[in-house]
Amino acid sequence: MLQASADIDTSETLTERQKAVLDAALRLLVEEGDHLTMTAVARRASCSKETLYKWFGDRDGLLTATVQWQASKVRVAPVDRKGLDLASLTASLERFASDWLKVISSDTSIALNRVAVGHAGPVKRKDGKDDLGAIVLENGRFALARRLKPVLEAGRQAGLLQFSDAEAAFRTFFGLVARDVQIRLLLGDRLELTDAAIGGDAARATQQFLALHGAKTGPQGL
Amino acid sequence: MLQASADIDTSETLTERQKAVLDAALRLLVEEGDHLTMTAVARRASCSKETLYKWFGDRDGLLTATVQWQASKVRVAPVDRKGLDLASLTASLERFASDWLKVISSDTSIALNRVAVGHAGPVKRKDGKDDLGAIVLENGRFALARRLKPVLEAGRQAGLLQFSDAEAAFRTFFGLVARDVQIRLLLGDRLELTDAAIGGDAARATQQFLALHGAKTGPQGL
DNA sequence: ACAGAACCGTAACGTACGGTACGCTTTGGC
DNA sequence: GCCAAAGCGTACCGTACGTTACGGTTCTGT
Repeated sequence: MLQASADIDTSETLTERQKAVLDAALRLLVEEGDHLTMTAVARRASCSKETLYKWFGDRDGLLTATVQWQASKVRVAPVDRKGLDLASLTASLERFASDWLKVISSDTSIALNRVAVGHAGPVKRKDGKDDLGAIVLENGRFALARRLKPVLEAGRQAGLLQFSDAEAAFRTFFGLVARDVQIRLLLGDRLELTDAAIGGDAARATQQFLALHGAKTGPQGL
Repeated sequence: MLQASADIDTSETLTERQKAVLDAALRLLVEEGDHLTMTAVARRASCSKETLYKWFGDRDGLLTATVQWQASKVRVAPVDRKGLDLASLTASLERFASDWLKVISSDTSIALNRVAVGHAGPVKRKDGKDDLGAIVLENGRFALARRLKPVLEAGRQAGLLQFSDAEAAFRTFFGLVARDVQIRLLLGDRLELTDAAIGGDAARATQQFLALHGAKTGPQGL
């Protein structure tokens, strides 16, 4: 159990073949959940189990590599910070909301979050082994915060937003956008999220956020 | 695999002994997560595995019974619908928020949600077997909605609240209260929630909700 | 008091799966 | 063209655990 963990710098030390294998694992994860077996991955990827072990160390290593691989594919472009007015700020927020809803309702995200949650239990983490929960959190909720906060700050600088704590403001936005969607999906609730519904939710969440933290007409939340 | 499933009417067909066994299973679930083994439950509960199988059918039956047993213990008293003014409505909402935050941050809830999420995957549900995710959802998020909506409706009747769709209003409240807390906890993020912090969050969420849906001074959300 | 049911503790069985070993084929450098 | 490295496919091993079986003990009804 060694080489595959470039730990901090996520990926790109991966062969094309290795990426293909991880894609196979990812597909299998979506189809079968944590039920995923080494033999199944090997068969699906048309590689030998020995190779899997040589590349990823053990089952956990494969899972970790898979999650990181998917994470590395998600990197979205940062928002352009041009002339900021209410319209563009609103558009940006709606964009974030809509993107986030699409992510958390995707099969892949659901599958990944499921395994990560399953592995986050009070199990004895061997050494300081990077656990899946932390990775998912880092590339999900925290990555979103890192990308959104600058926008919020810019909005405040431009006198469009009002808040004392960017983190708190972000969490409010997060709550308004996600609401009960993620937990319901993770618990297996069928929840049809059409593009139209997502667009509507994004707009609603954005309006609510502006109502709470907008500079004009704003009642001071918190 | 048969008798233990009273399916719709949750519990109370349970022996004291059986409740004790389920409590043991519950404790073990909190300690070990889904790693839970039949042998471990039998040993912890000082009963034989044969008895476990006779009572609960199989491992899934035991898990289901455990989740239902815990759910049956949570039943909270409905709020008194006396003279409703802004103060008492605010107090009720804060109470709900605070209770909910306490629930979702409790070890028991986290453990239960973890197993339920783990079992909610694309696994072939045998027959129409009640799955854990549905049970948790039903006794968690949906139970909360059932208890909160009458309060919201009463608030609207009293002219204190303003909304067109009680379900949507509930979900907004839910989002403002829970934000990223549950997913972070499920993913293993250490997140200290002191009573003070919970109280503060409950008050903040309530104020934000009132800002969005309060009748006076209210900017129209949605 | 006694028969039978319920139950405890433990041993035994079967299987699924993580991990390893090995023989054969392909590939890339010389 | 040759050889070693990399990789495929498969067989194999050990173990953990769900499930069943069974002998002994306690409880219950008559």
